[in-house]
Amino acid sequence: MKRATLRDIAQSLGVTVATVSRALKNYPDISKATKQTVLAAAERLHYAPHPMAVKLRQQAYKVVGVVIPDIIHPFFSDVISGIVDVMEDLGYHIILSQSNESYEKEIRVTQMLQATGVDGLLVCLSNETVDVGHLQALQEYDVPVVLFDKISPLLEASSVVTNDFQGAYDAVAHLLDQGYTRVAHIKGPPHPENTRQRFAGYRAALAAYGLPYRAEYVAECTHVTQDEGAFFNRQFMALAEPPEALFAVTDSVAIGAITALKEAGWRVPQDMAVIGFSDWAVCRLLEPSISSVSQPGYDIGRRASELLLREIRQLREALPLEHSQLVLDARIQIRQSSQRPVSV
Amino acid sequence: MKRATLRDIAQSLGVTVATVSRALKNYPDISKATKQTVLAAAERLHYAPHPMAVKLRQQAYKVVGVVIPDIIHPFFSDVISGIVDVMEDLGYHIILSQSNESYEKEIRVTQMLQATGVDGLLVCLSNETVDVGHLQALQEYDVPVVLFDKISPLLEASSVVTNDFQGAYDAVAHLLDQGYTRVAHIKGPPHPENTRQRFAGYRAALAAYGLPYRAEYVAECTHVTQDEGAFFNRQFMALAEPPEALFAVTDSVAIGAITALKEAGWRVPQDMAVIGFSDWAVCRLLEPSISSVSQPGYDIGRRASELLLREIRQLREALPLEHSQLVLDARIQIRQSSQRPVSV
DNA sequence: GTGAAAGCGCTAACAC
DNA sequence: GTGTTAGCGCTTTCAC
Repeated sequence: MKRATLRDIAQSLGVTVATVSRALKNYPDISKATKQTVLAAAERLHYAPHPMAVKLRQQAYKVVGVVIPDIIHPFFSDVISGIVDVMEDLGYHIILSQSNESYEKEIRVTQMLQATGVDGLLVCLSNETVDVGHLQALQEYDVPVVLFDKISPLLEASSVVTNDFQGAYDAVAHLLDQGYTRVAHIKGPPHPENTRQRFAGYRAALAAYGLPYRAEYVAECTHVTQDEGAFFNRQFMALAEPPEALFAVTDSVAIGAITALKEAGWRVPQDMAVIGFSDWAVCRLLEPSISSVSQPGYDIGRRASELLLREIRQLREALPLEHSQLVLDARIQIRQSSQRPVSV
Repeated sequence: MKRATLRDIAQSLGVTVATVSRALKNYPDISKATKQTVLAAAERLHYAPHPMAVKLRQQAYKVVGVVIPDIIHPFFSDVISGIVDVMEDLGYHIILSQSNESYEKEIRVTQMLQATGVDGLLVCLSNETVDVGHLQALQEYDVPVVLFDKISPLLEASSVVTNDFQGAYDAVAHLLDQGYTRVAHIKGPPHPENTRQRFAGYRAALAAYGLPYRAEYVAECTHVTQDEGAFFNRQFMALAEPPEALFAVTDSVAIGAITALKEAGWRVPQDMAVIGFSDWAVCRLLEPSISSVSQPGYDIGRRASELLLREIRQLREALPLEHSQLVLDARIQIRQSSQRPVSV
């Protein structure tokens, strides 16, 4: 069936499109009678306004783009859930794109999103991303950008992140509080601010407890996978003086590290205590249950959305843009994998 | 910076918008010289075509809506990943909406998606959905709909599903092959076709092996959660003659059931064998590792996308719409939780 | 090779 | 109360 337009209704009723338009949006001064007939005709013809025409006219689209590295990651599912909840309440929709942790792809998808005419963008940078020119370009076209989780100080924009430094510090302090002194860290790739912060938190905790930083206790992931976690922990286990405890940059790495321990017959936490980061649902289910630092993914999504909507509004009303940097608390979740046995 | 339009470029160059438009899309008969200047001016003014204007003109939008019950579910992450991969290759974007397993919300989001002007819809029905009028409405407006995973025979549309019947049959047959005779089933809610099929596969396998259907060995979930899995399995465990094996409608239910077993000191699989459905990543990680039926989520996303794109094309070219019903194979993944110990 | 003009479907200021 | 008119930004046919 051909889609009905205002004109179709107008012609079938012998009135003008303007009248029809007003009747459908129940303007104050429209007669009860015509309103009725118009409504009836609209119903009969299955009228629905043409979205693009409305959008073009009103210069607002009510769609925001979301760029994340990988949908499969449970943390991002949480974030998206928060974004969707906020956005849908206000009649906004979200367009989802993956960068697959590739800088090239991130540029491509942001440009595509811009081309579809989104009102704003929520972006979690890829691990490869250093330069942010592609996002500055968006801003120049009056498309506001809010960063979350993996952000860059190079972009003047609002952002919402977990307090990675504090989370990491707390995790390592929790280990040190129990008397461990040889604590290793498998860190993430060098660029993302959040893995840097976690590394910084690790070092700060060591320093605060008067312990030396030992380079042989630190390894750097590229892909942040279970395999890398297993690989690097095997290296730690092979050291003349292996670490007694491990802080992993993320849960997948922690899980991999534990796999390596089990394969070698090491017990967790007796032979090595482990704590991860992100607090995936599986942490609770595994044996031993895995201690982790929980990130408020859902809240990050909500807050980032609120900031973006604020900027969209400010832009529309030609107000000066305000940027906010939000840092949400992380909370350590202590479970079996990091609890030192009472009598060792 | 105010967004530049064709007119801005035209005025700054003393030509008409038509010329500029043609120059930018390198039409054959446009002079080398003007093309150069236009391109330069466009660059200088940071020109980008206004998406809505283009869309309005061309009556095509290159955005499809996706409606799923819940993004958090790993299966849907897989599906979305498949959808995004296919769609982005062809320059399409996806708008994501959640129904939260609510019929009301499903109606709301489909209407909102229609209002944003999507070219088509990929829908996984909520557990509550029986009537499909809201989707028929979309079809009447020439917005093609493709169902996946949870579908309805009431809607004349293409669909892509896992072969739930066969997957369930295989899972139960795998248990029966090992000599178990008392096999229970925790089934899903009554409406979704897929949980019906899994139930049917369960019954068919029992029948094929000449075993009676025992109503006390079947329970029905409402929310399909771990808690329900634990709850119903406790009921099974309390029976005078408890089942020796359990086929759970989904992995979360299987995990809950195993939790209940462990709490009561029952061993898995020695005291009760368990097999789930969906093959979440955690199945491999848990102890015992959980047997499950793997659904090709990524492929479901891909195939559904391809079908939708085909219908969008057919619609645009005014060809008759072809619907296809795809049923993709499920594969049982046998792990520890369902393997009968050799000497019992 | 370029301009003029119509129109995609809708809204809104301005008439009367 | 309703009609007229002028666009939103772009594409495309038809002139010249």
